[in-house]
Amino acid sequence: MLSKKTKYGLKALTYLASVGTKEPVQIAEIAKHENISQKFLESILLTLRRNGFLGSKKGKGGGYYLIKQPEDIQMTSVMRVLEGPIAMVPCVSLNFYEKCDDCPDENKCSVHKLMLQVRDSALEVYRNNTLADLIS
Amino acid sequence: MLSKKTKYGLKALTYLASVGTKEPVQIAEIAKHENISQKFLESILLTLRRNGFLGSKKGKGGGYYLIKQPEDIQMTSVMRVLEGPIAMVPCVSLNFYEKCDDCPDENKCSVHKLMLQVRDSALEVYRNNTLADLIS
DNA sequence: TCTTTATCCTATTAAAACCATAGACTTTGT
DNA sequence: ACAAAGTCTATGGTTTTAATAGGATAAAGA
Repeated sequence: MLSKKTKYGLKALTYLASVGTKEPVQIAEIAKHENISQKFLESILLTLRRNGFLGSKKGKGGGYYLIKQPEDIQMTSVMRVLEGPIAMVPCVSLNFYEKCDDCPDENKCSVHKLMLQVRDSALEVYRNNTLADLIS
Repeated sequence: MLSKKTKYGLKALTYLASVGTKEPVQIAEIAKHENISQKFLESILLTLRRNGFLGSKKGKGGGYYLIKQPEDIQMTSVMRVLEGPIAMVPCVSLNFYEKCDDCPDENKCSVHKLMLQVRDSALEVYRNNTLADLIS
């Protein structure tokens, strides 16, 4: 299941991209428009900022804004930051690889074989979608 | 993340397919061979039996065995039974559809749009793989 | 019939992850 | 100075996951 964190994060990014302004947008506005708990959204926007997707401005007239062009924001990087590994199993993860405790030989493992295909297919989707593609 | 339940279930199915016998295989043997907690595996095999993948025999010489040919067991059905919905979000699920509380219009939702593609790509992988394909 | 072997079933628990809220702080603009 | 907004930490509640405990049931064989 997709976490609420990722879901809300994606919606917030989309909203910021759709307003298309350089002006900061306040958390409250995003939360209201997308029906998201404001406090929770707060922490999500914070991690998006820390990971280089958003900029922020404090104080009156402050808020969050996109740092890059929507066309330059790939879903692969957004998903990795918000949701974590794209692979369903650490032993097929490109960025978060871990060996399985059980499983003496990955190459003979049926789960490995299947999940490798699933990862590749998901990766293809995420690579083919930028933030700009999500705005219809 | 793939749950251990699914992982173990897949491994157990693969093992049963690979021994390729009609003779029942005992839980203990599967558990030992695949490094799985026996008690946990017990409950997994039980749900696999209840969902028509396995047959069982009680008492001495008992155990579990595949009911169908490995070629006839699609990963779509295995995944749905063990892991649940294939979609990452209920609003794009074929078999477990649910409307989102937030989100007034699915067709305009960026998350919906993206996750629809992810679902389709995963589905294609699962449809193209039977249990037989996982045995190398 | 009795014993052994193995599945069947329910309940419970321990740990982890997830979602959300509270509240104090810091910064900024006026 | 003051109000508006992001920053940060901590905490609590709920749900899910993984595993365990303990017995009930059924089959096979002596």
